[in-house]
Amino acid sequence: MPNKGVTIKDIAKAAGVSTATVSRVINGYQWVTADVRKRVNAVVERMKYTPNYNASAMAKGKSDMVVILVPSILNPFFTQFISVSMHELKDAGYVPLVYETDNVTEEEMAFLAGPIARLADGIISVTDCIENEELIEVVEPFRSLNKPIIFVDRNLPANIADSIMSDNFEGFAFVVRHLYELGHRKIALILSNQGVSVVRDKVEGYLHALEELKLPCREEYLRRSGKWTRENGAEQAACLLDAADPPTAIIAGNNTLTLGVIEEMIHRNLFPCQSVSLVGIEECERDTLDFEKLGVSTLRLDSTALAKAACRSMLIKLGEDEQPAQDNHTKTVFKMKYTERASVARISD
Amino acid sequence: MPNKGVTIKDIAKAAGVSTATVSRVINGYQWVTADVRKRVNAVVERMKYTPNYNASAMAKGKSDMVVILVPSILNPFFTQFISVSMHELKDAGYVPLVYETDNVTEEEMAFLAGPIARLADGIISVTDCIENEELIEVVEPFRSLNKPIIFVDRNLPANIADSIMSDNFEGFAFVVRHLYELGHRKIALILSNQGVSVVRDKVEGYLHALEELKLPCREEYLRRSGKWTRENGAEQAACLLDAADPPTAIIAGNNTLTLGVIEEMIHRNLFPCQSVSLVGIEECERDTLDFEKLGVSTLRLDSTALAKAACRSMLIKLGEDEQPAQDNHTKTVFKMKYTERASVARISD
DNA sequence: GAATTAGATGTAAGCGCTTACAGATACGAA
DNA sequence: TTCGTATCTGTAAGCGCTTACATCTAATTC
Repeated sequence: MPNKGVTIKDIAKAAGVSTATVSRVINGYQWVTADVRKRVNAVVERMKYTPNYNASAMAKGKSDMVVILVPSILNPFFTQFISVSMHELKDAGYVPLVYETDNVTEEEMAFLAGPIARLADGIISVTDCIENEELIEVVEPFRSLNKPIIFVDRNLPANIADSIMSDNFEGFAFVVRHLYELGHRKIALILSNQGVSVVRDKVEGYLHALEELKLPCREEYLRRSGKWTRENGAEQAACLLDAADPPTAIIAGNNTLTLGVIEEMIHRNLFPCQSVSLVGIEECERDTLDFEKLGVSTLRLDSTALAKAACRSMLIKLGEDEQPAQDNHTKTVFKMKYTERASVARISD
Repeated sequence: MPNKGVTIKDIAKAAGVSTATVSRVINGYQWVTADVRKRVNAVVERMKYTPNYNASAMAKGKSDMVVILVPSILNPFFTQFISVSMHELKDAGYVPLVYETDNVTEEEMAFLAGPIARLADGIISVTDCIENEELIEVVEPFRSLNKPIIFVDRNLPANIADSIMSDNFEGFAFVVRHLYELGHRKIALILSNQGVSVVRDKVEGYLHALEELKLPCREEYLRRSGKWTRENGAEQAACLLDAADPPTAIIAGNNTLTLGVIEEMIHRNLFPCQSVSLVGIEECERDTLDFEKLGVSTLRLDSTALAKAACRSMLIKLGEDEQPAQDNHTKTVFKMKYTERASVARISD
């Protein structure tokens, strides 16, 4: 299906110079007389020439392309992460492109192990489905090609790559402790059954705090099923609220689940009243509900900060010209920030 | 920064065959004995070889890559569009990748005119900032390379490319007429100042209906400012509600503005009560508020349908092996669907 | 057993660009 | 005049793959 297409040779011929000179002009190198430069540019303009990216990337041995790999593009957390990252990377002269794996392990594997990942100069992966052992395998080609790969929001096995994450364990443990102090004893947590390390960390933080406080872990309060969607949040909330012995506080495990829980509570006229306390997760600033205005207490995962940190790491790696100290990977951990608002109430036992 | 990297030659040598044979094995061609195939695969496996995408794409003259260009990744409409498109394209064996222009005209131009766009075998563009005259320029290289480019949700100048769009004009006109029938005479419309054709079509539909109904167009009711964000929706709604002579009905111009308006109304305790009627725009099924549950009347732009139609067109174009009838472009228009719910009330004059 | 043929593999010419290196030119200095 | 020297410009060798074509082998046919 591809057709003709003007090549650098055509330009060279038309401008009466060599392809080398054309290349120099296109890439803005010095040592070309203003005269020649002008002539070449004119021809480029006239013939509507655009360099072939493949050919250029191959010859140069780099593409200036960075791909951002996300599990879902339907979740505002990733969406904001992408948006911020794109800005950062563009500003630094790279071309960011996004691929979505839709939370399926095989997709993540295939992509990371596949040729497109090789096309990019670097990968920022926010995916979280591959188990750690497999991950080590997947990462291998990158280290041997010496291409940076940075993992975001996932608890990595020791030192296989750079990682940027939030302290889910501590964040969730904190919330449980806090609710306990306010008198809550029946604390529920809603999660999905997708993902690996994120879910694990959240559950462990929750369980750790319960144990610490000598509270029993009640099966029916720890809900890990379905997807990371609003619908699922509403559904899980409904189950909890319909239970024989409903919890007095609900922690929603991520941003979209939070929306679902709120929706269900509004629907049942439990919001903004306070017979059930709610702690939501806030993962981005815009284009979802305004938790402050609505008075929802939240634990905040700052996707903008994660994105900036991830890009900074990427740009540093990309900038290291000579054989970098391959195995010197950094791990950046962001604390989650809790904000108390009207949706959480003190209860008298 | 790139490093060693196993090439097809290494594999060929290690397996004791020619590079041609390795290539055949990798690409799954016939005419290779099971024996050789096995041997080569073993070496590929052992040496963790992944073909160089650039080289392959260049030699083949195609990349199987399709890029989806969107103005904003923060809006669920695009997000859903992307998600659906990615599925469709993956299923057909292509590699979809996303680029966001953040609603800036120069970005759109630069990308479409730049080399990455050339890398892809096809482009699906959902961008809407470039004026039509410039667009014709931008599209030219694609037609000369015979690469398909499909525009979504934008009213294209005659026959320069395939396009998939929704009937904004008729949709908005319909809503105005409908509100009129219910007794409304003071009907406001909230839009952003971004975009080109979409805003134009919506405004024209609105104005057309007003004129038809012999209603005056009141400046203060036609709000086209700010961005397509929830915050802006809330802000514009606040202005309208604070006005000396507030409208009796508000039409929100897109999905995110709708959220903002609802938020502002909840905040003012005007929702779900009915002293002001609201028609929202619904552009995706998930991960935003559930308009049905909340009783918001909506005009629906079906992003899933648009995505499927866009991909179908793309796949057809991509499949046309021989010199396709270049100038035979199709235009698919989807009607918008109005659903009445509690947020719209009849008023007695 | 020779001729034919189909299948398996290798050879080598690109794909469109970059870039090390060589060659050319102009200028001034010795 | 003869060399540097400093600037341009061209030549050509790749980058890692694909693929048309040539070659070779072994099976089939008569």
